[in-house]
Parts: sequence; structure tokens; C-alpha cells
Amino acid sequence: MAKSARLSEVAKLAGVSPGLVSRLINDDPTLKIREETRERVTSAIEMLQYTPHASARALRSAQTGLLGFALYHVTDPIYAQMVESAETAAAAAGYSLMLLNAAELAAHPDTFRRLTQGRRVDGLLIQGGYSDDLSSLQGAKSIPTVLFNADALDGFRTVRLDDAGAATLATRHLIELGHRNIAFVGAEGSSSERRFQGYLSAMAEAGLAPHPVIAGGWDAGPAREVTESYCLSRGSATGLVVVSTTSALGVHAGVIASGRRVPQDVSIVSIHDTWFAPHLSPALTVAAMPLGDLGRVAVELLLEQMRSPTEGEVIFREPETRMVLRASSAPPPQGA
Amino acid sequence: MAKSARLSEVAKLAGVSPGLVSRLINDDPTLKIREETRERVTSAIEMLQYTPHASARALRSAQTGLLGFALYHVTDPIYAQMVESAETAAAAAGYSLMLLNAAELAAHPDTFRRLTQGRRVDGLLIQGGYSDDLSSLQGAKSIPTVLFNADALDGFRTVRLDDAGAATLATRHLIELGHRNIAFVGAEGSSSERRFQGYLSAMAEAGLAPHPVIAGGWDAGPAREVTESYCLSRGSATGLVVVSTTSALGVHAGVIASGRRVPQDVSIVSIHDTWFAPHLSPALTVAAMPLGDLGRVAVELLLEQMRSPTEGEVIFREPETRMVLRASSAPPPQGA
DNA sequence: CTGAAAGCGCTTACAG
DNA sequence: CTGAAAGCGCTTACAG
Repeated sequence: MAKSARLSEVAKLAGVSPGLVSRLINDDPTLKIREETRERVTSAIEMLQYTPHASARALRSAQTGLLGFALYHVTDPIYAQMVESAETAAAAAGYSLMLLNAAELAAHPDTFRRLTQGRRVDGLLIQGGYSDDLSSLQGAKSIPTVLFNADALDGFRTVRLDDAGAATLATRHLIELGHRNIAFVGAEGSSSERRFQGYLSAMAEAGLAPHPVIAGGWDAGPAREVTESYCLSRGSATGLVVVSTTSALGVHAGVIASGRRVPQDVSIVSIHDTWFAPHLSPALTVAAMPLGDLGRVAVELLLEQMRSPTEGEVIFREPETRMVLRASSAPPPQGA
Repeated sequence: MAKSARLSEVAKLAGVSPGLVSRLINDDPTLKIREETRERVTSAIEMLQYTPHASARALRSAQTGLLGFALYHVTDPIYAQMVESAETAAAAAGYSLMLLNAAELAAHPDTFRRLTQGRRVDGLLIQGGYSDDLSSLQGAKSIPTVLFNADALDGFRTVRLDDAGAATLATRHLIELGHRNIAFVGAEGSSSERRFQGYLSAMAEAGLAPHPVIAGGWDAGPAREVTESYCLSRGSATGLVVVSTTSALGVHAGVIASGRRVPQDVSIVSIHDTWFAPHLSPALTVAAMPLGDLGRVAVELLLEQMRSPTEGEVIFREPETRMVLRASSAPPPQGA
């Protein structure tokens, strides 16, 4: 564990000033240096295996190279996917991701302040649309911030997918198959609400009566129980549009557990595609939004925000939402 | 975006020296202070909404408050679970998690050096047992490091679960159900190898001939294809022990796609439990290791390591591995 | 019980 | 083309 070299030692070895070495390392565009000197410095760096000290650099330059990424549940595959693409995008831009617990941040204003006012990170990516207690973000503006998955919020840059559009597509798919009794299985938060609106508009445009929301939640377990009892209590829907894939897995299990068949008795269409959707039996039909890319786009928006702050909502639609038809959707049973 | 207060301003407002304020904030045990003075300082902090500057503190104290967590795939629910419990444990100890890409680190020694020699983090948690190219870790010892999921490695602290034991339990379960033709569906890396050894010993103790490994890999898609063709080509195993839940999902789909029934024709037992295992149809029988806790334990070991470095392997077994019996395992078909 | 001073390791105007 | 100097915002021996 030899102590690693400092900048000044490199300078001494190369016979130049520390400032010069610093400018060389940071590609200072105003730097004009003799080729011979440059080589002396470069080989001194090489020789001493010099690596800049991150904290010193952060203090002096007021940049940490860190982006905070605040999530409610990393274990939801939907978000795990975002984490991965965000990490890749951040790394490509020379940043690292600091993982944060959104619930914790929302609950403890001081934790939040230590992060933002303490300049722990250069920017903040925060998940919204979940339980929507974003009130404690008032102080967030001390640092560039992007809210993802959230409704537009005054004073903030937000980015989300076209939730309503995806739900409309999913609902239309069932309508086209001949279903007339279609229910929406929803959860808490604004992103579920937006999807519900999309369901409503598809029903309206087809002149069908909407069903009351089945409150399944974001997790598979509760969604399963609710669905099972819905089916056992003779719920009349032959088609279910489910708010997210994780819940859809539970809905899938719940329908089957109730003794009804998928898709012969009940069709299921989920919003969002995930790695496991094709491997359920029967496989899940989904409306696939560009979820993976959302992580990347959120990072890119944040980097932009760090250069020049703006407000306003971005709805990300590339590539556009498409239906992935698998085995969980089919025409309704005869006579339904 | 008002500039936030500095320590010196707090000191000035309270009429004391900056050093005093610093010692107060950091709970310096040698500090004896008059109650009245303490209150003056406290209210000055309150008044100015003072929050210490993280980078300055990091530079001066040579501690970043950051732990690096290097993974191959965050999207694997097995690891997402670890990330969550590691984040919680880190936060409880006052640390934050910096998410790192293990493949990237293994491939780029300079990225790795910038992290360790550049003192970007106070410690490093690295996933092993995956593809096992840990050669580039030679330089890792410039910083406290814990390898998780890896075989014991000279000069390193490692922690893992009792992989062999879990595989033995899973295999025995099938043997007790009456299966005699049992195959192991495996993947690359040492953690799969350890599980395979556990399978072998259970087969040996029952006097059964082991089958050749079915190379399914860590992902559901490939595992599914391999399993489907295994079944279609009349593979004789009536029981499958699968290396991990993600692969098991694929195996489950593959068996069903081949036209065989789970569990009437083929029983499936997976190593590791996950949130989706109970919701497959039929639900997955598993050997559940304390995976969630592994994240916490790895963090705790790392914190220990930061206090006083040691080497050696820790095998974490609390709570001990237990079989969770669900619907995917049953006695073999008659005459098998 | 409290203060003055040095210094962590860099970066960045400012000179020349 | 290169150097000397100040300073980012703290913490920590050392005095008294």
C-alpha cells in the first residue's frame, strides 16, 4: 500500500511547475507546450503511476463527477433496467452514479440537504410518479435536478414516457380482439393515473363503458390476491390491462389460481416489456415503451441541465410504443 | 440558488473559532464546551442552514463516505436484491453507494486505478463468481476490498453463500420425491461450479449416476432454448436442479414449450428464491439462501475491513438454507 | 475550555 | 511557452 504520488512530485520529476502538469492532464485548450516538455511530463506521470486525487479535484473545481440517482425500488425490474442504462450513459460522459433511496430522501429533509447543499453530487435524478410525495423537493433547486416518471412540476425539468398512449394501445388491442368488458388494474401514483386515462379514452372512442379500477398495486403479490378474488367473485371483465409488468405477473398468477384460463377466459395485456414477460406460460402480451432508453435520456437531460438550467416537461417517445403480441391475449370467450 | 454558508461564517456569527464549530459538528470527544457556547453555535448553524461541504471534508479527512459496489448485471433480480440491502446497510453506517460496472472495471485497468488510487471511494465491493476474470484486481489492495460470490482468493477478503450446500439440498429434495434421473442446469463461473459440486455429492450419497451438466447460462432466454431442445431430444432427466432463479424461469418455460408438463413429467427446483418464483404457473420450488442479507453482510465486512484489514473467506449461512416447496416439484412419472 | 495556524492536493487567474 | 501564488472549505495537532 505505497502512498501514491502527488501532482507536485510529478512536476518535480519532470522539472516543471505543478500548474503545467495540471493543465496538461486536464487538456487545457489554452496550453501551448513544447513537444519535448510534454513528453517529459507524460513519462513522469507514467513513471510514478500518477492518478489525480478525486477529492482534491472535486474541492478545487467544484465538481464531483457524481450523479445522484434516487429510486424507490431497485428490485423492480422496470427500474433495474433504468439503472443499468443510466449507469452506462453516465460512464460514457465521465460520471459515476450514486445510488439513493427516494423514500429516504423524501422522508428526511436533512439527508436531502446534506446531499444538495453539501455538494455531494453534481446533479440529481429523482423518480416520481410513485407515491408522489415530492413536497420535500422544495430545496432541490440548489442543484441541477431532473424528475423522471413524474407529472410536470413547476420549476422542474421532468421526463417521462407516453403512459396514456401505451395504455390506449393496450386497450385498443383487446377491443380489436373483440373484448367489450375490459378493466384496468392500477396502482398508486401519477404514472398509474396517466395510464388509466389512456385506458378511459380507448374505451370511450370505442363506445364501451369503462369498469372501475381494480386496485392491484405495483407488486406482484397484492396484484395476484386482488385479481384472484376479482375472478372468484365473478368479475365480468374478459380483458385486463395491467399498469406494469411486475403487477401483471401477479395478475397472471391470480387469474390462473382462480381457475380461469389465460387467454381462453381472460386476456391479459401489460404495460412495459421486461425480460421475464416472454417466459411466462402463457407468455405476456405487452405494450412496450422505450424504458431502457429512459435511463439514458434522463442522464442526458441532467447533463444538459447542468450546463444551462431549464424547466418543462419532456415526453420521450423514441422508439414509439409498440404492441408485442404474445400468448396472453386472444378473442374473448363466446357469449361474453 | 443562494450560495450556502461556510463553516467560517457560522464561526463568525457565533463568535467562536472555525475549529470549535468543526469539532462540535463532528462530535469530537475531547471537546469540552460551555453549554451556552454550544447553544450559540447550534443556533448559528440553524440560522445559516449550514451544511458541511462534502468535498472539502473528504479532502481534509481522507474519507469520502462512499463505497463502490461493482456488479455485472443490476438487472438480475438476484443482484438487485443485494443492491437494495447493501444500500440500506451502507446508509445506516453513514455511507453512500457508488454503483460500478464490474465488467468495465475488469476490462479497463485505468478506470480501476482512477477509482482506487484516486481515492474515489473508501472501500470496494466486487462481485466475483460470474465470469471470473479477477486478474485485474492485482492493484485493488490500495483500498479496502471485499469480493462477494467469489472463490477464496489469496490476499483478499471474500464472502459468499453456501452454494454447494444449497444445491445438495435441492438435489436431495428431488431424490426424496423418488427421482433417479436428475440433471443440473448450470452456467459459467465459480458459483455455478460450486453448486454443481453440491449436486454431485447428493447424487453420490444416494448412489445415483450424475448426468452431464446442461449448460443453460445465467439468463432466461438461453436457458429456455437449451432446455427446450434437451426435452425435445428426449433428455431422460425427470428432475432439474437449476443454478439460479433467473435461469429457472427460462427452464420452466422451456420444459412447457417442449410439450412436457411441470411437474407431472419434469420437476424443477431452483437455487435462490426471488419475488417472482411464487407467481409462476406452476410456482417454483426453490432452495432459498439468505441472499438479501448477503448485501448487508458484505457491507459490514467491508466496514470492518476499513478498520482493520484481514484476509480469508467468510461463508455466510444465517438463516440457513431452506427448501421452499411449491408446485414445480413432485414425484417422477410412473415407470421413469 | 477555546484559538491560531498549517495543510489536505489540486486548479486557475495572473504575470512575465 | 511556463511559473509563482492564492485559495477551494474544511480538520487537526499544537498551544495556552
